[in-house]
Amino acid sequence: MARRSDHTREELKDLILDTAWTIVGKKGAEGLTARNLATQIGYTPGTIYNIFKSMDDLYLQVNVRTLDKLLEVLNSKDCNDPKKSPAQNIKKVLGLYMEFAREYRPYWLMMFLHPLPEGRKKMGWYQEKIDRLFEPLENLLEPFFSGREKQKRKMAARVLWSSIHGLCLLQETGRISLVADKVPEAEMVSYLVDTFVAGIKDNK
Amino acid sequence: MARRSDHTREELKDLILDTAWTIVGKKGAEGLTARNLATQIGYTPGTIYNIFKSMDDLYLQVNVRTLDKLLEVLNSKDCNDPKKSPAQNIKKVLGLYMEFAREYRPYWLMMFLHPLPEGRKKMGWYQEKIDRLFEPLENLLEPFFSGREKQKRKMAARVLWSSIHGLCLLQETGRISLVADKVPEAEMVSYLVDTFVAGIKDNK
DNA sequence: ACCTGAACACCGTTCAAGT
DNA sequence: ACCTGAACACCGTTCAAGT
Repeated sequence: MARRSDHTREELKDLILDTAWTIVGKKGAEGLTARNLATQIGYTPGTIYNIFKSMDDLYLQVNVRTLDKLLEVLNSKDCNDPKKSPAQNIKKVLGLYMEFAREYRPYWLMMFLHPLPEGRKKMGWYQEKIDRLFEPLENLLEPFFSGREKQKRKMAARVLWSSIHGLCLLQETGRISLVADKVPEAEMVSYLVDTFVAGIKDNK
Repeated sequence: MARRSDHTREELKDLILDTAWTIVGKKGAEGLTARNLATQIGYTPGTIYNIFKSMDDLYLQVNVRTLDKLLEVLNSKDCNDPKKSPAQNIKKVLGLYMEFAREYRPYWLMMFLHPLPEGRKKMGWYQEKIDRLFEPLENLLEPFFSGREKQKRKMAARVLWSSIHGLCLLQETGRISLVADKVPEAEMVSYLVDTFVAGIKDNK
């Protein structure tokens, strides 16, 4: 029918993405449907498909926004305070990660729990972005590894990061009464980091 | 209409659950819908609601089956070989866990990724079952903690278990190129356990 | 008492038809 | 060229009506 030029293509894209962001924040990833979104911006579902290939494509764009925010947080604060011990600095950066997961819970859960589109193998740029999550940790682990052990250091960063991620995920999904014994989450992170860091020195 | 007595209520429940199990195995949790299931057993969607409160209720029953299988696996094999080191025994039991996640991937993913019904807080028996996942690990950590440190030992078990869980989840969802550097998964588990165990001794 | 089938309120996605 | 609205093929869930 009409050929409304209320918005340019670019404006429309921003409008959709911004509205999608708001919806996820309020109702979680489940609330983000084509019809719901279309109604809110005063268009019909078809319009969304004019701008995005599919809803999966839109989900991905929301995830990119989340990922960018997370990377920004991890890089903004200086987590390499030379006055503090490596373990303390590591706790700081992992603490930022957990804080982000809590503060942006629906976005963070969407990023890690919502099914990805099939063609994800091809999106090298997305994988690269995710890989950058490990960088702060890799840097903080530098004192523990020699120049020749770069691969090992990378692995250590990934293992430690995954560990915190596991704690975080079980926490935020409320799936397991991890804190059943009234052990606060922070204490578990602290214990993990201390144990891990102590182990790195020993386990060479 | 009819009042088919092809099956008793009990038979019907088993039939539905068995068929649901098969569907999840073939098509994952997403393939398990009321209509799909009803068609396969030759009934209408309404029948399922006669036996189960909701689809969420059915999902939960499938998860219970998965959980029981997992607990069985973890308890069947003897993972407390006194001839081996604690670290080796711990690797064995965590290896069993990862193996299970791979072998029963769609069921395992369903258990940890699929949204739970709201009233999950009330299901104490389900939480208790999940808590039993930690027991083998708690036992294997016994040599490292005094009798007075039972709480700490429990925490250590949960932290270590969550760590492996995190590795496992990132692996099975293919979300992160954890093994980008061609580090095999087993090596990462091995590294985590060795580092953690070495750290426990040190970090007292 | 039990099961059904239709109905309700939703999905993602496509595309002929209008401007 | 662009956007729409209807259509298609799905969802979970409910419930009056039939046997």
